[in-house]
Amino acid sequence: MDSVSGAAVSGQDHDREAVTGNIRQVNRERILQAATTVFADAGFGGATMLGIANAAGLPKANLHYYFGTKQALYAAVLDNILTVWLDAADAIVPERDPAVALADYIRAKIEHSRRFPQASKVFASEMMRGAPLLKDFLAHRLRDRVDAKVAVIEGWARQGRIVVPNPRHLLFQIWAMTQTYADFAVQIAAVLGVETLGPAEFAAAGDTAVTLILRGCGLTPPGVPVPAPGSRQRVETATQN
Amino acid sequence: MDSVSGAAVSGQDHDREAVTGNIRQVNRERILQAATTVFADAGFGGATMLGIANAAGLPKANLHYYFGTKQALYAAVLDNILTVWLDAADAIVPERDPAVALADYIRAKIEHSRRFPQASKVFASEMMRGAPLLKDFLAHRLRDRVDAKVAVIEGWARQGRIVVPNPRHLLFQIWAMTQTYADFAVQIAAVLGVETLGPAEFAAAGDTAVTLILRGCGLTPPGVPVPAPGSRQRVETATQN
DNA sequence: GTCTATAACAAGATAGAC
DNA sequence: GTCTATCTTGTTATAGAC
Repeated sequence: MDSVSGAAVSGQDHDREAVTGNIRQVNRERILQAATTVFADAGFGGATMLGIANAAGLPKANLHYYFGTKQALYAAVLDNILTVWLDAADAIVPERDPAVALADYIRAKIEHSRRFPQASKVFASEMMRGAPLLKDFLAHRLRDRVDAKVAVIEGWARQGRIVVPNPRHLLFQIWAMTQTYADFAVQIAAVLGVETLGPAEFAAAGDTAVTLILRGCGLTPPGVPVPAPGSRQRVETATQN
Repeated sequence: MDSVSGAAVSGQDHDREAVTGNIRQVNRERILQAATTVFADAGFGGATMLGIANAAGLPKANLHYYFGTKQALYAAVLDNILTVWLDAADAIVPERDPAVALADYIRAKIEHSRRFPQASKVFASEMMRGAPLLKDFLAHRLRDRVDAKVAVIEGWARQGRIVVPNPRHLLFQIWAMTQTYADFAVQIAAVLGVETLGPAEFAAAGDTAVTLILRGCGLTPPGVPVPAPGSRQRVETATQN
């Protein structure tokens, strides 16, 4: 059982009863989608089944028919999210060039924040609650994965290909730098004076994060040589945002 | 009127009626303290007046007597938090050395996450809701302050004392890197395999953030020279966390 | 499988005794 | 100023007609 708190998430056995199974899956998907948005904006406690039902365009009772309880629905939403959460780190493997690997990882995480901001918010919200439903995921599945990636980074360091004060905190801080563009989008948009964050803002965010982290690890960002401090130098990018 | 959504926050007129005024202030403070914790853990929607009352050790009706509505209490909590939020950036002034200024700023933000994690969580929670009560603060007070600090950083850049891709995003990412140790403390503790984040973890966090950002801005962290990539080099710090 | 109607309970808010 | 008792509303969850 790989799912959060034992909630059934399957979607496996839909061969016989194709029509019914399809309706099931379509409705489940609609509900999960709506629930993700509502939980993202209101948190677990602030979300209501009625609100989710309205967002999904279905009567409230259907949610209970498909998911039983509010908590089970929430667990299903979390489960949906976790898979994606881990996958971006695939970029970090020993045989790749550290600069390329880290840049790819950061850009993938930023892209994830751009495409699925709700997922990021639900995850963040669960962390701030104390992660009652994810304690296990964090302490085992995520922890093991981090250990593996830390081993890769330490390997690079031993070979003198990277210099990093603390690989684990490097990862924590990359997560933070990238997820902030989903979780704190309102704040960033307001400070930048734009209505919502668009491609330009995400590009600037990615460039900045990649540059900071690569230089921070003693690597040279592609096309951005590090000048000796003291040499005359303007702010680098053309965009104001 | 500088407060959020017009909620009275004062605490000014407590000279006559010293005793009564003192009780008022003490009780208000107890309630605000308890409310901060509960809002931090449950968000606005998930928090209940009864929960806050229990945490404060007072009957529920007293909260309404002092603050009127749940929203007004929430607004008062936010107001409390904002002042502190802005102050750390005092470190960033033109006449200081960029490396020292940024290092101080980062360490102050990390220290804030360590000492007031609840405040950080309430703020984060409000951002994820879409910041209905802080839209104005973000678009004006915070934005102006960011513009001022960006001007300082651009000044440094013009003098060739720092090299930064995008000063605004630099600030966003410093916020993220530092606040993550409050908002995502559960996650980080779980991955590190510790019960809660202690002084050792916060020290490692600060060292990593300062090193990454200073190097990222073409500056040399104190006592941590940047070796040429390619030279043999081990992971720098002694601690595993 | 779907959805209306309703039961059971928790929440915000207040009246009024102390 | 304080707090018990209560009003009212909104919420989760389910029973039972379709």
